[in-house]
Amino acid sequence: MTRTLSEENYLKAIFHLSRNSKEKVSITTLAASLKNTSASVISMLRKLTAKELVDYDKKKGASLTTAGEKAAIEIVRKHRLWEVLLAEKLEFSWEEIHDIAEQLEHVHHPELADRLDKFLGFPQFDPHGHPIPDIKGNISKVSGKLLSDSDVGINLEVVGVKDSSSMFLNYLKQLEIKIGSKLMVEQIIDFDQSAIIKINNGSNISVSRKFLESILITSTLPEVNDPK
Amino acid sequence: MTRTLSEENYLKAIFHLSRNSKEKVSITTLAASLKNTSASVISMLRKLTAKELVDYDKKKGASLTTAGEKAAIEIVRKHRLWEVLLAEKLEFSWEEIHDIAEQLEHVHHPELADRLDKFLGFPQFDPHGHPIPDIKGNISKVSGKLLSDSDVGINLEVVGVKDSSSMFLNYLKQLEIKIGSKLMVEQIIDFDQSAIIKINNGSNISVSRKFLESILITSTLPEVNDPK
DNA sequence: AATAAAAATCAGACATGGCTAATTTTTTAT
DNA sequence: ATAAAAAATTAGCCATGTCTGATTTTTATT
Repeated sequence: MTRTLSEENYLKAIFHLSRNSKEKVSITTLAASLKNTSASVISMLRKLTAKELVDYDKKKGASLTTAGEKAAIEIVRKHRLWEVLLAEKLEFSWEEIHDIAEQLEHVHHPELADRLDKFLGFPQFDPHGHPIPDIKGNISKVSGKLLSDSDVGINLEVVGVKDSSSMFLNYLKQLEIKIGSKLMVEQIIDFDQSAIIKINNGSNISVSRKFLESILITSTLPEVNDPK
Repeated sequence: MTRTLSEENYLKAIFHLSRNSKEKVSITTLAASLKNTSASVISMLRKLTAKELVDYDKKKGASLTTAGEKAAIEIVRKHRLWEVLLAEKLEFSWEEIHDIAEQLEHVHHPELADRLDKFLGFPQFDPHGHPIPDIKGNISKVSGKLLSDSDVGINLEVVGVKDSSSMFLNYLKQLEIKIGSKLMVEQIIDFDQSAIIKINNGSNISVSRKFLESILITSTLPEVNDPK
């Protein structure tokens, strides 16, 4: 029943990938995500299938069984709870916490996540704006939508990121964008789908399509000012 | 430069074993401590020697190089700091923390130990009474001595344990002995070196030599009552 | 339908870190 | 000094999880 580090990383990858695309995950996609070869992915999927954590169909790809999804959610729960501890208690910054949590998420103990959860005051979201699965594995809907789906000229507020890599987070830091920052899409460039956005009601910068797809926002309805 | 889980466990074992006996550590001793075979130990010592973390001399046994000791102390520091967090913040009990800390101690990040240390208020000892190496690797002397070295009839106070196994700690829990408990050796049985001890000024129980060698105490000088 | 490109799979290899079963020291006791 | 016991070492094997280099299967394109 015990899961190895590798097994856990595969479960997590399948979980995230099938969550994004809502579909079964192909070998190639998994291989790219885990930075392994297709051959390695296939042999691990066999192992996970034997353990009944994964269903695999050559045509349709891989998906998690109920047991596999439960395991994956536990890992994600630990990851995000540890991120909260690292950020709030140990004062690590946005860019640092992900890699440490990648290690901490694999620490096994039946009560660890729940104790952490309680100590942290049952946080709903991690420092990147991702929902923390509760003790039963329920995951609240992400409140925001992608910046790439926003219209021009609307007041927006950053509620999370889709990419937690330190590469991306360092870029955000440089741009002085964090959770709560105000954004507005000024213009979309048809040529390459890049955009010009205004940051914190200050400077305008040009960002790529990839950037737009990596930020979660909510539109801040202009204060209900005097609706008459 | 990165160390594997196994390497770290060997370094830690050598550190603890050579600290206890003050001597180089034999293959057999290491094998017993790690629950591996001698053959496995030899091959790992070769690897660690190549990495210049261990000195090994067939006649005298294994010892840590300066670099090896530094690495070992970092691991011990992390282990003990995590134990404090687990006990004090997450409310885990004496018996539970050791095994979780065995996993946490291998989480790598250059600043993690120091952030933990600060968050926990720079604790001097872990919940088992073991000194926590400071940021420079200095380890304060254990304040107590072994219960097995105590004379009969002296008021004693438990300051720590030498054995952090859950087996031993559960036994202590059953006996209602913890750090701060009052003890007195009532009688030593010459036959097998076992002893009768009084616990918390209450009941007398019989304990083995092994037990006596697993508890650290200080003698609580009878209150300086009216020295006249 | 035929073919090229993409994806999946297979076969075989490798590094790690364990193991067992000899075999060779080394130590200890007679 | 020698035999027995203990410790160290060697040789070879195994499982895990990865890889490379074919090869086969699927999917897309014309």
